[in-house]
Amino acid sequence: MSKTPPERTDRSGSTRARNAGLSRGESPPLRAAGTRSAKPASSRSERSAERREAIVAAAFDEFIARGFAATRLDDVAKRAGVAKGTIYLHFKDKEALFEELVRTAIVPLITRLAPPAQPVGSVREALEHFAFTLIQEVATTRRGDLVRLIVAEGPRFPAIADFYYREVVSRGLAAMRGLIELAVARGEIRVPELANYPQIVVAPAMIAVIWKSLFERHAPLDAMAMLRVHLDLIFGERSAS
Amino acid sequence: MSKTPPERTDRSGSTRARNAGLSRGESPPLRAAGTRSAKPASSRSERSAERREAIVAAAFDEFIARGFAATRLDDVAKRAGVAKGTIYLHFKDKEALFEELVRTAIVPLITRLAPPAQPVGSVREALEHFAFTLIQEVATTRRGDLVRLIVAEGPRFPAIADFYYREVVSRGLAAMRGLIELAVARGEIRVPELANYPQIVVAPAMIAVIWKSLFERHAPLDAMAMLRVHLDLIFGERSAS
DNA sequence: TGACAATGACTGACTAGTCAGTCATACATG
DNA sequence: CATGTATGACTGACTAGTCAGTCATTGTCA
Repeated sequence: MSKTPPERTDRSGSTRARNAGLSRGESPPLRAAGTRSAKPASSRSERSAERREAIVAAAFDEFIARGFAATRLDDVAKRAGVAKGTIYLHFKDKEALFEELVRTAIVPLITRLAPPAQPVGSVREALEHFAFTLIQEVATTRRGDLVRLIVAEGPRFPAIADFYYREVVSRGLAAMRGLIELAVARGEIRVPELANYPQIVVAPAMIAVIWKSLFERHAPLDAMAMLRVHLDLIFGERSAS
Repeated sequence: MSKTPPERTDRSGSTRARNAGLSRGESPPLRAAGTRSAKPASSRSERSAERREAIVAAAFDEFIARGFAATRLDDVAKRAGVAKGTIYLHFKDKEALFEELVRTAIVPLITRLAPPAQPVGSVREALEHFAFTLIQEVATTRRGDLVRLIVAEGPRFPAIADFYYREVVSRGLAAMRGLIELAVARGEIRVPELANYPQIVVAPAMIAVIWKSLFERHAPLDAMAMLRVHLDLIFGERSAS
């Protein structure tokens, strides 16, 4: 009812500008929900990029909290402070939003965690530092839930599992393998076969991440202490108090 | 807002014959659709129990494959060879089906994996046997996906996370701690702090389970070999070839 | 510079479809 | 037959995705 204004027709083509800048996927802050506000506001394209970011951030929260299928785009829109239609100006559909969200969110994960290829001190020190960073940056933050999200939705989104394997898992394991081999060569590690299964080194860290989101309230876990004990295992006894 | 979604239903009374045999979790049946047919058919209650089992088995497959939200009860019914209404004769709603399904499926997980409280041989042998069983019974089978399912849906179903923690995690860790303390007392393990973090011992096994469902096709993992190396780490060097 | 036109990002009501849960009916069995 | 069980068509709530229309911003010209 109502309206039915004067035709308008034409512009049927509706090119539907896809790209929209995007600039760096950085997606760092996870900005608060209702950021619509006044703001002198910069250029149109800048605002557009901001919106896009807000959508991704909101989607991150919603998908984390509910999983892919149970997330409503209405909620994402509300949280991002935009109309639902706006989402479709930036993303082809729900799935595209989800996949790009994961991609975007993984980037900082990689850059933050890149373990030092050739450590300054002992390998153990390097790994301890790495573990510390990981606890700080992943287990404690919302990024940890990203890992859980990938575990959860991976099988249903092969593209995401592929991407995650390629960008995070294989790289991380390769780097870890390098460190292990170095440590073996230096005599820091006495089980050379460990280099074949770098997963072993990372396993407790992963468990810590998962533990945090599932069981923290049942039994809090001192992840850093646990990782130290694990390093004791790997490097034999306690080398430094 | 408003929505008022699942509501949580407290599952008050509803005795709902818990057990229902279940026998082997094997979940082999997967009966063909139109199996209604003749069959001398046993007593009514027996048939009812059969139906219930078929529903649980079908639900298991569907929930594993799609997750809670994306699973359609129509599909579960079709797979179980019953009408949708029948599901509601056995379960209050989708959520109740899901929760009981997990409960039901976890039982064999516990019984199969209960590690020997006091091993006959060395603790290392006991753990190696345990690891072997775990690979055989979990990582390889559909039960592994159950673990993934719990990781995935746990945060949204606190009842399930609670149950899983209580019945599997805390018990398993306690048993593991006992073994570790024994090994420490016997001198098999030289890092006594390990008893504080039994998670470390299980972590690679968990990783193996997750790896199988996410990355097996990218990079197959010889779980047993990995666990052996990990045991080498724990027990120091390779004690037995 | 000021006024007007073009642009296209944004909106939100709407469509088409999905699916959990119900219930009148049909059926089996004791 | 009477009673309990199974069925599946149906309902009602809900949601992904669309699109005609709006309006702030940008561009153009006198």
